[in-house]
This record gives sequence, C-alpha cells and structure tokens, in this order.
Amino acid sequence: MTTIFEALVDPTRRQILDLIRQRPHMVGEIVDALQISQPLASKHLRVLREVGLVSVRQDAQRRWYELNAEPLLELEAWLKPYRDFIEDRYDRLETLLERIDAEENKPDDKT
Amino acid sequence: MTTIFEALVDPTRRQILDLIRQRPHMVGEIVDALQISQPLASKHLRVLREVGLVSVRQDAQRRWYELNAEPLLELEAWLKPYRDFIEDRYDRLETLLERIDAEENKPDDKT
DNA sequence: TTATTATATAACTTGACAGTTATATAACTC
DNA sequence: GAGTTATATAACTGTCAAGTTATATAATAA
Repeated sequence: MTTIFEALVDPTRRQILDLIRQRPHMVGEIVDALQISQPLASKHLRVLREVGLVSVRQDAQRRWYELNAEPLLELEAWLKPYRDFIEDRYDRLETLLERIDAEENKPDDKT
Repeated sequence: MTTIFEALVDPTRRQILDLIRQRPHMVGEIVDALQISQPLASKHLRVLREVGLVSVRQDAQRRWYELNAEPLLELEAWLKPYRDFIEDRYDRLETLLERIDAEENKPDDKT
C-alpha cells in the first residue's frame, strides 16, 4: 500500500497532478508537456491511480486521465493539528503583546 | 536541498513530529518512545532540522528538540489549488442539483 | 488482414536513503 | 583527572523506487 505522502514525494508526479488539475490529459500529452518517456508516465500514473488521485476514461486507444483530489483531504487532516499548533503560538504571542501594551499604559504611569 | 515532501515521506519522521508537537523532547525520549536506535533518531532529527521543522535548545549534554511548524505552511500553499478544485466540483454539483430540483417543480408541472 | 497509434508492462540498472554498528565529541559527575 | 551520560557522525549494507530499453496489448485505420 502506498501512502499519499509517497505518492506526492516524487516531483514528476506532482507535475502530473498540476497538469491534469487544469483539464484531463491523455498520456501522450503528459509525455510531451513534461518531456518524459512514455513508460515513465504510465508508471507514475499507475501510482497515482493506486492512491486514487487520478481516474481514467477510455476513448478509443486514448486514455484520459483526470484529477481526483479527494485523497488530498487526508493530507489536510494530517496537517490540521500542526495548523492548530501554529495558531496557538500566534495567539500566545498576541496575548503577550497585549499584556506589554497594557503595562505601558497603566493609569499610574508617570511618563 | 530537501523538500518538505521528502522530509515528511518517512513515517518515523512523521512520528517524531507528532511527538514533539505535544512538548519538546530530548533525543533519548524520542528513542524510547519510538523504539528506534539513537543514531537513527539523530539522523532523522538532522533532516528535520535541515528543512526547519525542528529547532534545538541545548541544556548540558541534553538537546531539547521542539517543533517549528511554519515550514508546513508551504505544504498548505501547495494544497490550496487542489482544495479549490474540490470546492469547484462541489459547487457545480450543487448547481446541477438545484437545476434538477427547479425542473421538477416547474409551474406547468402536471404531476 | 496488415500497419499504425496509444498505452501498459516486464526486466533491468542505478542511485538514494533507512537502518545498523562502531566510534567521536562533549558535557557532566565523582 | 577517570568514568559516565547524551548525542552526533562515519562507514557500511540492503532495499526500494525512478528511470531506461524492449516488448506486449489493444484499438483504429488502411
């Protein structure tokens, strides 16, 4: 089983995703656009299929690959606690700054 | 240069991040918690340092590693257009359903 | 049917990286 | 100082995955 992380670690696969995000592409188009060999494209597309990031529509000999972004929600979910972590830190900083500000404007401040 | 994707592809490194997200950990604690060898922990921590995901605070012989989540914002940024893609599809589906609904309740509907 | 077009797969090569063992560094304790 | 504790690094091994070349499959066109 391949994780979403493994699927995304390869830069060529990320380029493929960027491409088909615009519109479905057939294999030949991907090969031309990314200047890679045809077997390599097929191989990468297989990995992307396996994790459900692309789906295929057959049309004669051609195969149109299109993006299926839903599996990326798993990555979103993974990120969530880290986003919270950042926000937490930011909130604490804000509180600290407010406290300093309050201190500077105390009523008994004689400056 | 290591990308954020490369840093995150290794499950052990993700475990380390999950750990130190709770609170800073020293190397020995990570070794114990994840049941990995000490050199391996050091090696992974090095990678995480290189991409800026952890920072270190020295305390005698100990080194406290803490999370620095900011680099993950790069991943967020990468995800953005894909999130938009999903939303777009959802919106179109909604519009379609509304249209079907309107069709079913046309004034000249004789059902 | 034969030739052609489009894609997938098999077999192989190579490089990179996870993990190991052994050793270095460096600070503390006695 | 000598020994101990905590971590980093060097050198090595094995595995796995990216990329290549050659070939298979399968639909179309002639």
